[in-house]
Amino acid sequence: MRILIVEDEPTLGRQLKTTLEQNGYAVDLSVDGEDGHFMGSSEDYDAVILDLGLPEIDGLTVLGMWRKEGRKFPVLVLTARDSWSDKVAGLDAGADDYLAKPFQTEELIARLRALIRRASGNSSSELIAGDVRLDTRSGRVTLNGEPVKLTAQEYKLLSYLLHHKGKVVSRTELIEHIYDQDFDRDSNTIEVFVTRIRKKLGPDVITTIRGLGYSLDDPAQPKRG
Amino acid sequence: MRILIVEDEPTLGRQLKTTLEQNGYAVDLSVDGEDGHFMGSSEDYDAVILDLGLPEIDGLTVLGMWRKEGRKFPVLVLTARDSWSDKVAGLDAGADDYLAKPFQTEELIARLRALIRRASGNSSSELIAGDVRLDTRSGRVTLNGEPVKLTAQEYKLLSYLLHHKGKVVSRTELIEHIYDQDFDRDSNTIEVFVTRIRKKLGPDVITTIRGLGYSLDDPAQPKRG
DNA sequence: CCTCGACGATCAGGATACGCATTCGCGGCT
DNA sequence: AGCCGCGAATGCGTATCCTGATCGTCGAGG
Repeated sequence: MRILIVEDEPTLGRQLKTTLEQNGYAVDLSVDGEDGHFMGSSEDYDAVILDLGLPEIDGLTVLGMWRKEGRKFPVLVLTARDSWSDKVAGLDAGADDYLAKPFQTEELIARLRALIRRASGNSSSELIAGDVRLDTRSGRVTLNGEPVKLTAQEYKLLSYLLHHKGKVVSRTELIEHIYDQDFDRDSNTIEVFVTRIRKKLGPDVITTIRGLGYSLDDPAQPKRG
Repeated sequence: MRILIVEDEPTLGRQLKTTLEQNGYAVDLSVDGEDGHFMGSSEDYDAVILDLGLPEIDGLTVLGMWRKEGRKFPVLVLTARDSWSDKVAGLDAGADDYLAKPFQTEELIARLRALIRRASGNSSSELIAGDVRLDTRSGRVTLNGEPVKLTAQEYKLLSYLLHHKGKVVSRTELIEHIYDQDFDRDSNTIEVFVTRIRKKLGPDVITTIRGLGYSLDDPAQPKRG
């Protein structure tokens, strides 16, 4: 899952980035409205954390522009504390959730998780496909109830596929969502990790669609839609 | 476990802080309502001790603001004398327990412990995982019934993990809950203490989740959810 | 049915980051 | 003064990651 943080205060921004990365997200950080808007428009994020109190362009404006451009990623808005009007305005402008500064990092993580979950249409914190279960809260994966040890990258890849169950996901899309901005696109890491996941969870979990990418289907309600 | 004390009277505040620290808590002290409210909103506490008789902003107001903001930590309210009305008002405003001044520090400790225990969903004062037992009342730890001597920090770390059994706890989270406000986040103390605990309790008590943190699982009811 | 090209899977190597153990100096407590 | 726990620094071992090369497979066209 790839996140964009638009936050002008460098200290807070860095800290957030670090925290999120420790929680398994790929994070890009932008320090002003213009750059933030550009990045949100050009890259594909799974969620955006947006500070409203930005210099130059206001956060609300940026949010409005994104929505006008048709960007659909969920946006979590940060506002200075107690500014009730900002909250209303933010939600009006298309924010999906709202958090007042100061906030607790754990709460931010929780809300972010909820946001991404909602965006992918899941209601539980457990993602399930066939015999495979992934709990986003505890970061655990089980196969037929047996715990399976996945490495960080394997987990990210599997998690992304599960969030887009049934959809064909291209290699490029995977790279863009698992790694942050600067990463060599001509690399076969994705294939390598797919192989590894298949070794651990069985060969049928991930289906290859030749020339297009990969797909993860739920045999519970499979062919014949 | 990290505690916030909001108490305007400096002598009592300091004394409480010292006492609690001697009992193994990481303690932040705030001397007025505004600052106290800010700290409770921005940091992650496991419990808060709140004096109602504050200058500037009233304790009840602070409590109300926290609850409105969605802060969930348990709050132990201190009131002057036996003012019944204050008690009622406090509980109404979202306090979890109540203690009239003057009080015995021992009683305060006991109630605090109960509060934290309840908040983490445990009903007993004993935390158990596998062969390890930790009694929060006596501060004793046993391995297969044999008493084990842990140092203060080792105890805090183990206790926090036990309170969050089954969840993956990041290094950051551990630092935030074991130490008080100002502490170097880039430090390897957590790893050091994990090592030391493993030496005393066996290598399998604490599981490492590479890249994410640590986790403590209960082998008593593991496989087959 | 066979061949060939393109794409994907797999393997092995080296680089790296991460966690672990150990050491050491500081400071508080006895 | 001596002991002990704490936390910083250091070096080591290894899981994990990425790269590049090779092998396998699918599918189209002859």
